[in-house]
Parts: sequence; structure tokens; C-alpha cells
Amino acid sequence: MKKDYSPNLKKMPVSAIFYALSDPARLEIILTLLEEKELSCGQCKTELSKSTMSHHFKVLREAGLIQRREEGKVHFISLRVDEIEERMPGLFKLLKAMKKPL
Amino acid sequence: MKKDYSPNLKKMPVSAIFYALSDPARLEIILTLLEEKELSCGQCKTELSKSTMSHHFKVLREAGLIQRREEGKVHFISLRVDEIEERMPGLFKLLKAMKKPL
DNA sequence: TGGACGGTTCGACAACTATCGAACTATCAA
DNA sequence: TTGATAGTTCGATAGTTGTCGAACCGTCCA
Repeated sequence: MKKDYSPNLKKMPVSAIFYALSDPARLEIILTLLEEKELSCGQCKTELSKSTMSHHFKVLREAGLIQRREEGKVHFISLRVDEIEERMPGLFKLLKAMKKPL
Repeated sequence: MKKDYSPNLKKMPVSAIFYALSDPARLEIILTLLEEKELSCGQCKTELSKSTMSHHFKVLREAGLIQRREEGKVHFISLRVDEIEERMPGLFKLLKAMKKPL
């Protein structure tokens, strides 16, 4: 069970975090993670291609919003709940209350 | 005293709002407006050119975050506090608590 | 009437973004 | 070993973004 590098959220510019949230596909991922807690990449149902989804995961990861855990051939992703809450208090509450359209 | 068109925030995609917040210069504007309430464009001290600032104002306006009021030759901008609070409850609290780096 | 002032708009440009399919890597199962 | 499965990475492409200076538009005032 490996876990890879995660950037330091305390030093992450808030603009970078907002940028990561500025795409409907990425918001959809976040919303799913708010319910499911942990998720394999393939479980994120979407119209987009594998490579595009992989790109979005990378953006979220580099912004410090999600982390990845590899177990065999499956990559599980999850939210960095505590660290995000510390960097941007109230963000999760806001995201949970979010109404469509994304 | 004119006031120009403002988009309907209820129909505004949250991703568009997050996008508007994804630039340090625009965050700086928002932070200033949180303190000053109303501001002429020129009062936003910055290193950026007039035209660049005007561009950022436009992005914020089109995302529904600020509104403009013209009085003579001066344009005053201000936050659409109530409507934003309704579309994204808690966003202002979050923005006020924001720590550097932007 | 003619500047000066406060902003916006336009055109240009380099940098970046979302998206895809194809090629690749690593793991598991038969 | 061979093949299937889960994701990542690469290269390409069309579209978007931030930035600037120059030109422009209203408003005010001398």
C-alpha cells in the first residue's frame, strides 16, 4: 500500500485551490468524494475519457485537495479533509451546500 | 447614477464563481472590497495596467461577484453581498478568513 | 471649445487548458 | 506466459487566459 507525495497545503495559494474547483468535472469528483469518502478512479462515472479524468485528478492532487493511495492495480483517491479545513475553513460546508448548476 | 446589467446569480455555475476567484489579482480586489465596501476602480492599487485591471473587473462582474455603479466619470464597484451569500452560503466568511498566499 | 481624467475596448501575443487517442506501466488472473 | 484490467503519460489540437499599449468614449472643468 503506497501513498504518494502531497503538496503542503499551508503554502498552497488559495487562488490555486479555487482554480482546481473551477471546472464542473472536478467539482463532480469532489462532490462524489464528499459522499463516498474513498473512490477508485474508475468509479467516477463520467462521459470524459480516461486520460482526461486522469488529468483532472492530477490538477486536484497538485492543488492539495485530494490524495492518492495505490493498492494493487487500483488507485484510490480521497479528500484531504483536515488539511483543507485548516487552510480554508468552511470550504467543505460550502461545497456540501452547493446547488446546481456546477 | 446608472447601474448596469448584472447576471442572475441563481443560475450562475459555481465553477464560474470559483474561476473568478482563481486569480491573485482578483482575490486582492475582493479582499479590498470586503473592507472598503465600495471602491472606484482607480483606488485598487496594483502593479497591473489599467486595461488588465479592467479585464479583471469584467471577469468578476460577469461571474456575478461585483456590480458597477457609474457616477459622473467615476465607476464604483461593490460586492453583491446578499446574492452571493444566497448562492454560496459561507463564501464571504471563508474569504475573510483567507490567509496568504493568495 | 478644448484638454485632462477615469475607464473601457481592441488587437496582439505568449502561455496555459481541456480534451482526445495511442502508447505505456504495473498488477492480477487464467 | 499471455492476456486483461486500471491508470498514467505523451503528443497534438483547438480554444482560453492574462497581459500590455494604443485607441477610444464620457464627463468634468478651465
